Amino acid sequence: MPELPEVEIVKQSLDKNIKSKIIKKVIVRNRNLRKKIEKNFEIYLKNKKVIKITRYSKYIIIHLTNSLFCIFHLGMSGTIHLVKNQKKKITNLSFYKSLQLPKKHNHIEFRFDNFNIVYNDPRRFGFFELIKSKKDLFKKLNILGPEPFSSTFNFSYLKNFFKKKEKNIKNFLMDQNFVSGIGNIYANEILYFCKINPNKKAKNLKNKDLKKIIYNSKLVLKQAIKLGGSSIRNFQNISGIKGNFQNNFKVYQRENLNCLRKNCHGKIQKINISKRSTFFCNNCQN
DNA sequence: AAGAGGCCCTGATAGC
DNA sequence: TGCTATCAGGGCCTCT
Repeated sequence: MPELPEVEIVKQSLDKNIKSKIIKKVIVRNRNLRKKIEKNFEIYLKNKKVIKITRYSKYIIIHLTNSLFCIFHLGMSGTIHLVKNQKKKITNLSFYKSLQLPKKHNHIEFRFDNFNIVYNDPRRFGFFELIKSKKDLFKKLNILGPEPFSSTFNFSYLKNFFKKKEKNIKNFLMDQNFVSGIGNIYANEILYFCKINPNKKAKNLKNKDLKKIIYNSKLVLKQAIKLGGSSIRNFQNISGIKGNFQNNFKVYQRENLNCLRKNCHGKIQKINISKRSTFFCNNCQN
């Protein structure tokens, strides 16, 4: 659920709040995230200064002194919260805006002078990892495909990549080795704007389709970032919504509703592609 | 090599 | 009311 735009929002908030600050202490309450948190995680981070925060794809990288990097991924259900030391919430860094810290699944706590950063993740698909050199960081991120915003994500790249590929275009948009940062929600939305059927084989896409994919990937993600990402699903203990892009969904979770395109009389259909729910207009996305 | 499918995990919800 | 089944899905793994 957190895709590139949501992760970008978290990154921006972190940048605002913890840049140039010193991590006083780290507490790990549950080491069993998607990857086991290494034994010396807390020791490595103690008293380190945060130089800057960057993001690549759906990963956030906290740059610390002495070429130490803390890289993390929110997985499916990970959220970051900024709380005062007295456990009173002052700001929210997650893309769900909550009034207080969730009761369960607060796995990691980073203590700064006047506030704590808490990582909450019910499903534990996210992870935190230490990377101890620039070289290793590069190695880790280099296996990912370009972001949609990259100049590498261009016509000839797509043209070459899709040659003889039998797989459908929707799965490619979600394939992080092809293009990184797009997940299920935005893959659906992007294909709607392109008027391309999600089941269409990549090799059968026309040149003009490739151009549309490049254009609309940038467009949809940029718009989502501008609106603060998407806040979806009914997390009932959480009130208020930070992101607003969910109000702009054209197809996602709009099963059986009318297509929003002018003069299109189609209905939004829901199907499964590789066990992921897929939404598209049965008329304009032929 | 490419692609399909399974698995990790918890919580919300549907159905009986 | 209380049980079970199903769905949600990002990334990594195995198998064909």
